[in-house]
Amino acid sequence: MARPPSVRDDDLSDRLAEVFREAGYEGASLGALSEAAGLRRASLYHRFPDGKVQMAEAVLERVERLFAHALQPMREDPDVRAGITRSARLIDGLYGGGLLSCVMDSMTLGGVPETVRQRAAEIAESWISTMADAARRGGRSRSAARTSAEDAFALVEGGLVHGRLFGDSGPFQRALTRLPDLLLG
Amino acid sequence: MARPPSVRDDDLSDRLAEVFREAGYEGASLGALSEAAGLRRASLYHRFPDGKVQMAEAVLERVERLFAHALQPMREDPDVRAGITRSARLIDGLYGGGLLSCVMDSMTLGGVPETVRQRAAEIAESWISTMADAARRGGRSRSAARTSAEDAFALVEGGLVHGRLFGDSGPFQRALTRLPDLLLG
DNA sequence: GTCTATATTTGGATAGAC
DNA sequence: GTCTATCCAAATATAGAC
Repeated sequence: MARPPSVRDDDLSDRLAEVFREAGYEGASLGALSEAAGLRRASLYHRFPDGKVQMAEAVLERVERLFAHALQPMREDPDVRAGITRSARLIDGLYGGGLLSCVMDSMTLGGVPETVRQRAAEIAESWISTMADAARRGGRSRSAARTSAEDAFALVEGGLVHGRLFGDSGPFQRALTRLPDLLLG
Repeated sequence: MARPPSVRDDDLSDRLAEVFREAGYEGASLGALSEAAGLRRASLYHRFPDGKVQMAEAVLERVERLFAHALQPMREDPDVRAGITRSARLIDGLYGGGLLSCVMDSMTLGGVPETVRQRAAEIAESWISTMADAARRGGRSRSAARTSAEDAFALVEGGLVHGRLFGDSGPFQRALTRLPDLLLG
């Protein structure tokens, strides 16, 4: 039995995520990742033999799980509107009230490995699909459900851009508050 | 009289802008900038003695001017709704129909020099203010004008994130089409 | 003003001891 | 599993010829 890791996998992913989120993929240097993780560079390579790409993928896997959990009410609550509202609160938590950048934004600029880009796009698509399904269950037409879900995604993501630029989460908060109406019409 | 530059200032800024927009500040390497400019690294340093930071600032100055021009109808047209519609078309052009990233997004991640961050924020603030002024002239209350302008900004920026993620400019296009209604209520 | 050549630093990645 | 030490490549920046 080998020595137990000094940082649990989920904790490690969370710490790395913070760096990738703030700095983007290319801006996230191994030095910064190492410092945030509380591990030396070589130790990071022990945990992630494929290096930075693998760290980014682990981060996105973690984000995917966190999102899946936050979206559970929207997916399962028989009261569609209540489910959307509950998920909105959880999403608010994921983004620190709207002052944290989104990895689907910061990790998808040019120069990012295709596997990483794709992973991020999958998470976004899953989020949008879930919102569209909820809108559909709420009685909207297939096409209206889809477009309103896409627009809601844009409003939330843009709200985060605004939050990063001005340190003001107003637009993000309004987007989440209005989420039920945006989706259900 | 020295030798005339092989690339005009505005052209040069445009070419550099393309790299910064796609790759972000940290991802924009001097090699990529040099290639896009059609100039050797050393020649770039002749034009921008302070290096990459100065290049980024020049790009943002250029973006500021382009935006000022695109927003002119919204600022000046006595028919407020018509002015918003005309500016929306010009903004559409600036973003290549919604498939180009926004420098206010890609150049404001962590690790970006403060002067650059600030410049980007100023452009965004100027854009939002202009939209708020138009909404105000269109008869909305001061606070409703401001929040609708912020929300419109978020919707457009988020539309660009969606465009980059999926190569689908739908949300961006809808945001611009709905811009008059978003601002005027 | 642009170029070739080079200096300097930083970043990603590996080897091997404990 | 984590560490120190090191390698190698890439990136920023400069010197000096044309």
